[in-house]
Amino acid sequence: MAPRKKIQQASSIDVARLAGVSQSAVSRAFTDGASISEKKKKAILEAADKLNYRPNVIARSLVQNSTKIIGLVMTRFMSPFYTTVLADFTRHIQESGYSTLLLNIDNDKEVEDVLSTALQYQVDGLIITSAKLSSVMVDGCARSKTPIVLFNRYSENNELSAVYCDGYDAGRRVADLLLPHHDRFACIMGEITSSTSRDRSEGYITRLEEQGINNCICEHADFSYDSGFEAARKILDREDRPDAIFCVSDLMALGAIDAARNVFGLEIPEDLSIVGVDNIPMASWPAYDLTTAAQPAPKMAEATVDTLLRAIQDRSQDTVTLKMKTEIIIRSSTRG
Amino acid sequence: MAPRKKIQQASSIDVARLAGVSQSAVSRAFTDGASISEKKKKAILEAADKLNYRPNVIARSLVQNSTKIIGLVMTRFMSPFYTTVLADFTRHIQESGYSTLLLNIDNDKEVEDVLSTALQYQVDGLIITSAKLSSVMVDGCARSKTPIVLFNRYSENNELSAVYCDGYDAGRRVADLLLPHHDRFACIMGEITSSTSRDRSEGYITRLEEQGINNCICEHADFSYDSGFEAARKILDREDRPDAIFCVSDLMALGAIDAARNVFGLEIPEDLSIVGVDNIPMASWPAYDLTTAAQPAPKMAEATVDTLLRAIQDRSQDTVTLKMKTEIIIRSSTRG
DNA sequence: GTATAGTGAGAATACGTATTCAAAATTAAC
DNA sequence: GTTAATTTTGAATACGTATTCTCACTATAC
Repeated sequence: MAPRKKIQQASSIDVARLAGVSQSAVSRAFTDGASISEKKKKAILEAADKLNYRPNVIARSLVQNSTKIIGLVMTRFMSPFYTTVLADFTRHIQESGYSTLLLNIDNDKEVEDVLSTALQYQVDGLIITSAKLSSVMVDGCARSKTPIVLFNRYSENNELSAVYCDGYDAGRRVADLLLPHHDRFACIMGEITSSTSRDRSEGYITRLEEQGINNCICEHADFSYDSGFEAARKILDREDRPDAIFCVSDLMALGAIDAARNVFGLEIPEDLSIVGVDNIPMASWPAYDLTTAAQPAPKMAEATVDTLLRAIQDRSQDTVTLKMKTEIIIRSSTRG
Repeated sequence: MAPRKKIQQASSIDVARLAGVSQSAVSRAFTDGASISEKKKKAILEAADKLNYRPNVIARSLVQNSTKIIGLVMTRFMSPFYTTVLADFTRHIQESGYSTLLLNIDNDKEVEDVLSTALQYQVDGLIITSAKLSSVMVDGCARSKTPIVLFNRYSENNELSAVYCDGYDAGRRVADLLLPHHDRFACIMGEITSSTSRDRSEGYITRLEEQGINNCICEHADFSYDSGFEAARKILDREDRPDAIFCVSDLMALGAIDAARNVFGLEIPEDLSIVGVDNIPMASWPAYDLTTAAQPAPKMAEATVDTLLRAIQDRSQDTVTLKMKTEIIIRSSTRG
């Protein structure tokens, strides 16, 4: 059943009739820099006001072939890191005169669906955060000629522009931070399919191995607080309880801290050091005071939007890949 | 400078030409239940696939007078409560076959702007979360005939549909919870302009006064963790330090707990009881274990979207106001 | 076989705007 | 004053689709 027709809004033709001018004139009155006399413009704006007229952006999109809409595909909604990022995205997008079509996905399977609806809405560009794109989809995106920027993710062969952080390097530096003062190391990772998780943990483990540590205890979780809690519980229950845990996200690290304290009565950092990644707001709360590899979220978000807008302006642009560095912020969840 | 023209997507006419049929046929092939033979439909879908054709929803919107877009005006983005709500909103909206145009505002002044752009995009409906609408704007919304539902806010005379929680009642019940076991009461409120804050604190203070307590210490904050921390610091620094604080949001309550513990070395709840509102995920983390007046966020979000969709289907509907109850969840941040 | 009902398909139109083109009005130049 | 240059205007068209209306065709019934 189709929804009942909307009550008709006034159109430019209605305004034209009331002001005694042509429809073209009305259009020009609402176009900055168009050739129209002040006198006529004033009369038109008056008539428009009387009819509560607003230009129909949808109709405009059709003829201008540009919707001024940017599609934003987000997953892992509940993570504070992405909340921050989302706020930054929408702010930059709005300030640039665009609007945001928000597409929420729960798992990678849905990417295809939302991508399809985004394209049907003729978005001028797409930002995709940390979702896995099958090569078929990468291909489809390329064919659709809609500019795309990946956030916190990169495509295998750099077919798509991307802005992300060097997770491998972050992992290495966390290892270097922990190595001098700890003996037994553990790592709480994300889903096995997550490249972000893989990069960070590989850097960590590789560096440990370079220094002769080959028995790093690993657990998989799903980036949530609860999963971090559970993973830490498993790890700390072992005979060979580690004295340092690297969690590939802050949220899991907070869960790990709470598990250590409340299930095992451990002191942080005396009995156990914990490090996260992201630097979410809660990481600096005194209850946790978490050492973390901070991602420059605001800079990343801005760069993502900038890159996308540039690609929209000039479609001949090559793909660009921005790989940023994390900054280790040392707080009191680590000793040494 | 106008953005360069997009590379032309294939249109229904192109598909028609390739398949050797009329444009109408192509349209019908993509419309469920339209009158078209299986044979032709198959040929058309084949041709469409070859051209990577997707129906242009924008053009469709124009003729159908329905964009299938719902505008979502959000403020206070960083609050975990709204993150939860946002996720619920987008999920329900998508599941109902609509898309979400996300409009972010930092303060009430911007409402007018984003409302205007939302209307220009011909959204089928609008959800506005906890933003203040001037009466002029309420009027403008009514005139635009676009269905609107307020979330966590209500209009003075119920001119607009709204879904919210009974904050006054919540405040009263928090007072009743604290009264038997405490002597000196305080309250950390939000901005003075926030009706949510006002309702909750008024209920609390009124109930205290009914029981003969007239010296409740009040501080204003801005719903953020940091502002809750600061407000608590001020309150706890007084000679007549209170032994119970009601914070009108969980996030401020967490800040207050950290201030009490880390600045004043207080034990929670032995020296000080703290209560919040919302029941954000962090409230149940063992580091805080916060007693709180829980808002039924999922139910509220679902009701909001349902109410809006109903109004879109049938524009003759009266405005509906749903006032829900909070549920007091007692954890270990309160004694007694 | 004819008459009737039913189905499928195409031509034409509408949606609300921007834009091109040519005509008209104004201004500038002499 | 006349002519040239410039600005302003409106008519016509295009954007990509859904939909109405008409006509051709198919199936059914007798």
